[in-house]
Amino acid sequence: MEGPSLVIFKEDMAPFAGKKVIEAWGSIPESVQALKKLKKVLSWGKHGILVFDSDILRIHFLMFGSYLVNARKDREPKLSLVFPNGFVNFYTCSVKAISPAELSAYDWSIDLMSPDWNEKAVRKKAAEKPGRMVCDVLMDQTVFAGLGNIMKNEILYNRRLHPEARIGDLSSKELTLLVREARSYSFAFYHWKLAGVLRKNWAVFRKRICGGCGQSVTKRETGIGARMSYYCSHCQGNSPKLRSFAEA
DNA sequence: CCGGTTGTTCAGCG
DNA sequence: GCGCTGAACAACCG
Repeated sequence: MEGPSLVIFKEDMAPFAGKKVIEAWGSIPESVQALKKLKKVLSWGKHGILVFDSDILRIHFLMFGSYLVNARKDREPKLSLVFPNGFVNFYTCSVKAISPAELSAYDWSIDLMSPDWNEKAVRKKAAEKPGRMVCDVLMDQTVFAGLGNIMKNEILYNRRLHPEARIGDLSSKELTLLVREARSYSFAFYHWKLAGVLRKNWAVFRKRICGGCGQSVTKRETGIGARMSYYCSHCQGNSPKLRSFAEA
């Protein structure tokens, strides 16, 4: 689950903010004292943050995680919270207790969906990694918090960049536009997901044919992270420095 | 129906 | 301590 989906999660949880917890069961960390009241719900990157009176839970949905509000699946939830006005079930996620110090250490300037996101701060962090491939830096949660593999591929396509280009190969302008695209694509992803039209807006991700030029999409693992990249070697990787990648 | 995968952490090694 | 690799976890979709 990528950053924009966590904002939708936060919004789905809004009816329970400020509500008393009637019942809590499942995988509750040992350090948790009492989940009395859910004070507020935050999202940062791919983290869902539930702030209670004296405890804070960090939810990470990883690849297969999900949640249901006022509904349940056939299997046991990892965590279940019951409020006076409804309930929420969490499945296949990581539930971790964090301290107030850990909460205050979150850097909102790199959270792609945050009002406090800061283009210059992110650009600077990215520029500090000139030898890294763009596919790896985009997925680096300490630079682009909330950016996942779908977004990586679509952002690279939109900027017409080869996944294996190095940050240092980009012009100053190209790097700025990449950072800016990460931000704007996050919001596009959010709106498309809410509208149920995310999949049909993919240009290359899990596509056989490039949505732009109609030529075949290349599918291979790239970078140190070795996550799957989908790219069009016709539309992407045509700048002189990057041509060698396209031909490799 | 089977295989890939919207992700992270940790053990083990050199 | 570092970089890197592979394993482990997990459930849904096409």
